[in-house]
Amino acid sequence: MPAPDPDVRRRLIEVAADVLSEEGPGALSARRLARDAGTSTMALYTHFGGMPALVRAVVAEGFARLYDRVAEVEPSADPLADLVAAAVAYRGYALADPHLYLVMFGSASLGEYRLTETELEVGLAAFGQLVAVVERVMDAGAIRRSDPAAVAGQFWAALHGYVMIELSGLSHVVEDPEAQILQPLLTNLLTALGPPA
Amino acid sequence: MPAPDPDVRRRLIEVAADVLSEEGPGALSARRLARDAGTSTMALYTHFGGMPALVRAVVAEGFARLYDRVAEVEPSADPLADLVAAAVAYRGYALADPHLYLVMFGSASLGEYRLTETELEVGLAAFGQLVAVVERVMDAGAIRRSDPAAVAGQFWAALHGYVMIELSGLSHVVEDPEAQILQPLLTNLLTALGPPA
DNA sequence: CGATCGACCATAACGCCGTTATGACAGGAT
DNA sequence: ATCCTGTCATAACGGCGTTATGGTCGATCG
Repeated sequence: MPAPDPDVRRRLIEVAADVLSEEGPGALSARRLARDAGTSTMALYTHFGGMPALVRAVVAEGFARLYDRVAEVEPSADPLADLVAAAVAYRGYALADPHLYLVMFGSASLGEYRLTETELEVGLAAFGQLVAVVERVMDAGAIRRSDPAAVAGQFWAALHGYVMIELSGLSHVVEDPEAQILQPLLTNLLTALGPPA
Repeated sequence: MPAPDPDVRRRLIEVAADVLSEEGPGALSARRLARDAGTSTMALYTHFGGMPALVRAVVAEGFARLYDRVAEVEPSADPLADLVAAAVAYRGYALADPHLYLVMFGSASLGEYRLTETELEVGLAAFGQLVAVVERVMDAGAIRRSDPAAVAGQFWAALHGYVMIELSGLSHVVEDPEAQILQPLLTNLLTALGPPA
């Protein structure tokens, strides 16, 4: 084989993530990626099989980055503070790379649909972190014990929903969305989930 | 003018919404729409100016339909029940036309970005309904009095976030997402927002 | 009432796109 | 030394959004 260049696959994913971040999904094209990665469009087909598959790989990469970003918050003595910190990190990631974030959740709409098993796995790994944090909060007694996945799902839905609305520019229904919507939303959730008294 | 056919604009929007609903965004193309609407691609440019503008019109149409759908829930004697009914109607709309719903919120990612003033207005009109319901719930004393827009924003974020996760297929982290995530999420929000007791 | 004008849209072309066919080329296996 | 196989470059195909051009009418006005 001709120097199989095992990095070509990796390079294509990273170039795609960069182009997506900086110029948006409209700039994603096979020819552009091949040029920027210093190869030809055929490499894209030998390594991925087509453009949609590459986008899926980029989505998986995005979830991996989200995972890393959220994993950066070190567990402290106060699990509840950790939960809030994780939420802040999550929002920070989405705002830092909105195009990628939107494609991650909109790929169901963009490509053809439905995440494959592989992407679901990566996404679920990221979600698993949240479940773990929730479990620790329960262990600490800051919220009542119940199905951690269900509780984590509620937090995720609230967080994701807020972030999407903020990214869409629709959050300007209020002056300070973060203070008037996100913060009370999480606080209210924590209050209702809190110990009986 | 040659029978200005004032319906061409309307027909293009409706055909686009239909194609989007039934075959997804990948099937949206100027040539396809022109063919289905019984005209040529030029009509698209005289009426909209280009493909992105047409997509924006479809997004506005989607928000209008969402508005109508949610407006169908008649105010009853129990505003709190009305709020829940509105949430059910909202989810129903999103699940009934997932492609359109995803484009509505993902158009920031699809086209080039940012909703224009016009779409924001339509979106905000839909949001206004929710604010009104929240105000009536406050009047009834079922939740504490505070900024209705901020409270409505929290509900919207929670609802939208849940719906997005459900549409992405990511909600299968639990067996029955609606019962384990959406329902408790709204209930918890209502509980925390409820009167001091 | 007929000439004129201008909005509407059909046709055809341009440069892009994703994708495919084809083939050159470079090792590993034989 | 031979073939075989995975890798990638070149070039082509159909379809895309968009634009240029021109024909065709309804409205307007002398």
